[in-house]
Amino acid sequence: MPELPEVEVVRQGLEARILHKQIETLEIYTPQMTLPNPETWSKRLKGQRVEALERRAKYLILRLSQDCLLVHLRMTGQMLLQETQTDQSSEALVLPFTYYRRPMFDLPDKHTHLKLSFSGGIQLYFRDIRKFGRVELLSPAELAAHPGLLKLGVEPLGPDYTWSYFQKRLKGQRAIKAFLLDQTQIAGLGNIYVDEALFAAGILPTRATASLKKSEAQKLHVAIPAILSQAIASGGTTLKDYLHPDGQGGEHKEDLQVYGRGKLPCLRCGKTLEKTVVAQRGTHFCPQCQK
DNA sequence: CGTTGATCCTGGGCGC
DNA sequence: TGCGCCCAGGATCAAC
Repeated sequence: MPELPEVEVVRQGLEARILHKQIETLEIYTPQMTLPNPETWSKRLKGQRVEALERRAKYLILRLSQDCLLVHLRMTGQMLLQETQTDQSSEALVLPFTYYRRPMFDLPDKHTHLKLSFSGGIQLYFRDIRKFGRVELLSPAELAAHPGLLKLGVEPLGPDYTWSYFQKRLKGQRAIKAFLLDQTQIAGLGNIYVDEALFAAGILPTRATASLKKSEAQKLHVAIPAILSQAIASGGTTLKDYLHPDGQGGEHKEDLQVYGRGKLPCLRCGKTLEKTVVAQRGTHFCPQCQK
């Protein structure tokens, strides 16, 4: 499930390949996932160049010459690149995105919903098995007024993520896990990194926000960006579906301390990890290391 | 305001 | 071998 680190790795991967490229053609396979008015997309998008690739929380933003593409990958969304290169003998050579790993599927397949063809022989595919994701075509003004973006809280890797901001919002009695999942407070955390951050800070997911001691809250405040940065550096967490634009998986699964490790021994103390449900989400924790 | 549950959707794992 | 059932969870919305 792509969270902030995974979306950031996708952003970087796309930036390296399609920045300044021009959209030549496009193909929409699943109109309900390309909003609004997919019938207008071709006319509107052709000829526009990619001016910048940005990320806000779990949203990916492609800034084009005139418009913006706002992408949310939700659970199983992927942005995959394929490149057609021409060699000396001018023979077209398709470099499959699966070049780096065992080929699992061809593009486009039945889960592919959008194809953008760029200058330079590069194709970008939006693929999403469960169809929770979305690609929206918006004017810059519409993007600025997008309700999903407007609601977001601070970027945990940005300058506004201060101790003061964090501390002020830890009022009330709801579970700290629910608070961390709330995108209007801190934007970009999902189920994996919430569990990891709470383990790193030694805090049980069910603790009420207002019950955290200052030292605990400070530890959590520091642990969040540390864990996100570490996950970006290792290419994000690939459990099943998440892939880089070039088809590689991320390596951060090897670094996870608690997520997906229910009933396995804690890597810090050796006690058996537990799995419960908190804030409607599968929740992994160490009953000894977390208080 | 906060919480809960339903909704969207498919593949994989499980029990029988 | 296959069927039915349940689970995974990001965001949104309705109900209380």
